[in-house]
Amino acid sequence: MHSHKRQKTDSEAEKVAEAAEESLKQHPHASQNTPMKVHDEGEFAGLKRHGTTAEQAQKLESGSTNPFSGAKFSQKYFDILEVRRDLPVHAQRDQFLEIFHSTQIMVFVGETGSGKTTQIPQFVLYDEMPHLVGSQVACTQPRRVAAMSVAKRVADEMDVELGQEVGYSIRFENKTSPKTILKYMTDGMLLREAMEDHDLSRYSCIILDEAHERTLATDILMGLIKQVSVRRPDLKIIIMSATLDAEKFQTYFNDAPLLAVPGRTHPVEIYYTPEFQRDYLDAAIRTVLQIHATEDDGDILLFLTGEEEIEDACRRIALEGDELVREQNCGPLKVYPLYGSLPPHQQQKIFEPAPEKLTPNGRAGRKVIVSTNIAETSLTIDGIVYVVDPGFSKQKVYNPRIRVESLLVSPISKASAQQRAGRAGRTRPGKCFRLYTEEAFQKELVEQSYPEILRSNLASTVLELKKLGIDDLVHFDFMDPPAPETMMRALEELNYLQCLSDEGDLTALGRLASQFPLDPMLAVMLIGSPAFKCSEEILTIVALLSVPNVFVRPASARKRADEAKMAFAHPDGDHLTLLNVYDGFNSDEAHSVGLHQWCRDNFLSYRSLSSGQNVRSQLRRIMVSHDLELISPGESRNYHNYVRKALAAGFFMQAAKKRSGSKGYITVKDNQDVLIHPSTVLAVEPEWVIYNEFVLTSKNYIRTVTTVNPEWLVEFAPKYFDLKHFTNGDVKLSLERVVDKVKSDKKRKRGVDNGCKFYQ
DNA sequence: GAGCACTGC
Repeated sequence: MHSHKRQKTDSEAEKVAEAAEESLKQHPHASQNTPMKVHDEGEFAGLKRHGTTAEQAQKLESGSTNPFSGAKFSQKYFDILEVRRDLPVHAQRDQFLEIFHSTQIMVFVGETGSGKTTQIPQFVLYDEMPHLVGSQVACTQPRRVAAMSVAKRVADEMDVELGQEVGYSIRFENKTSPKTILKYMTDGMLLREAMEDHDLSRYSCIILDEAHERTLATDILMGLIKQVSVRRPDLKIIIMSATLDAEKFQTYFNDAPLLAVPGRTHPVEIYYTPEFQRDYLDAAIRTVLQIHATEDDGDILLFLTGEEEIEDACRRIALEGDELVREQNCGPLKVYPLYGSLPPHQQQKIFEPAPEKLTPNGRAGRKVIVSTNIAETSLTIDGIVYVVDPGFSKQKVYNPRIRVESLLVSPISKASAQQRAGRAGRTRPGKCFRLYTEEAFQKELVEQSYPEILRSNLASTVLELKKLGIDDLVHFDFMDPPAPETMMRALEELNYLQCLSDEGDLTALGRLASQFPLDPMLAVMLIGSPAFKCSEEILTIVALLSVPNVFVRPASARKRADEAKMAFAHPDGDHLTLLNVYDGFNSDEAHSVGLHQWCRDNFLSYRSLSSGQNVRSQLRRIMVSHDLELISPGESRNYHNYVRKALAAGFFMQAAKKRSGSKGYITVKDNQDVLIHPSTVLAVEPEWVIYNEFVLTSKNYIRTVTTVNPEWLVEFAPKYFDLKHFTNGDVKLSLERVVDKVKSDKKRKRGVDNGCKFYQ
């Protein structure tokens, strides 16, 4: 077994991040709390802010001097400018400016290939001239990679260095400077900023891009910005979306005007099956093989729901593809899986060209990519001509009654189906084979998937909203208001965590918890951990609980992977096992073997562990900045008890008791029958455990569990364990005994204490 | 004796 070691020195990533933060402190943005400076208008002399024309802007763009940086434009700039002027949005620049001038909020609809994400912010810059008034323009994206890559592209287009006039800001990286006037950022990042600056005062224009994706962060931002727009009439707002529900955005933003620009994609022919397909996986495989046997060249993209299904399909397609090559003289077929947890070098393989034909006169080779939804939005693959869409994906659902989020294979929406089909028309006209009937498409698929806010536990959202200064959550103007029960559950949970008072006001603890990019339960546990002398250990555990699973279990080596895991096992449970893994990852041994190799040897995910390391250092910095003590019981033989107590203090709402007589556990308060997930390292079933998550799959499981003493639960969360509110049963009975024992222990202790005093 | 769709701070 691996022994527990003290935390190593700060990682390299941490040092870099610290340096970045330090430099930000020294160079706060010019617009922050400083009086407006008089700027040299330079090339912009004579132009009226919020009164420019496309012609004026284009004249500046075609000039010799970059009006924002003052530098001479490069040849490369003019080359790109030519391409830009060919984009569909370009033709409507005047129209855009007219609307932009006449209104505070507008909705902009642009399909893929319209150029909206790169061009609209630049149109805004030439009209806003933010550098002259010391403001910034923000453009939000749902994903980090998008924010980074678009910023890079636009910096090139504007002929400036990335991070200067054009930059980006994402969780672990702030690539902006005092010069920055256009900032691409994740929507979550803008939300963080709003928590400190409720009026978003440094921005003169905010562009919410990809609003149709309706991420939790976008939805909250829309509600917030709608409020801010009243307080700040000078703030311009653009909501950008793909076509589908533009009207909904318009209505929500007080009938904001709309501008729509066509996209530039190739036509995609849609085929439906004549009848319902009982086995979509089988139908999908047959369709792929049939395309390969009968259709012209061009790669195939097949959408399935998850890793196991995808790996299975890949095996079967490859096998039967070989048969087609042998028996029907088909071209060679190469099959690639694609899903999020695939290591990056494997993900990269999908960009390899299709296989060469086997003989000079043979038929062309073909590439098949079998992917989850990741290929629907996050990743685009050029060269796809055929899309096979069975019409399903895994979607998160939330059951507020038992406070469980789970993944369910469900039919996709019409919008998703359209997006999937569009993937076939990126390079040339394509075909999309839908494995459902046209009638099913029309009648059974919903228009849009439910926005995330209707499918999530809202504990952390509610905390964020409170921190944003929104007191009246019941009347907060959500675009789609969450179910009252979900809201109640979140408020209740935050109250038990003492983040909200009984009146629903943010407490000091709540304010502190909101500083951490964590689920409130984890944040509270972290904040409480110095009291148990183990904040260093809890930091590690919390970090690893908030990244994807660190344990890898390939189908081909399950037994060896399980054995490797057991080498890290701690007898008290899975949380302490995570601690051992992290210490192993930071050990001299791992460094001498090489971290990648060490992870492979131990069936661990390098990606998860290093991102855990990043998260840990970010959390650690937040701890330091709020004077939360960093402390460790060190090599003490008892360290695990400190950690277990800290875990109990944070996870008291997720406790379960072994059922007397029968197998399995029963959750406290919710009274759910559950089993400990087989992935646990626990060899025996302890009486009481706390668990990290409740997963609903083939059975009800609790996953990542650690043994605790019930006395701790009652002691640390007396309000939650007020037995008056418990339903009669096994759990209540044993808790009553626990409460009695705690009481009598206290009495005895007091007696002894008094006795001592008496005799002294 | 199982399965982590995807994203974000």
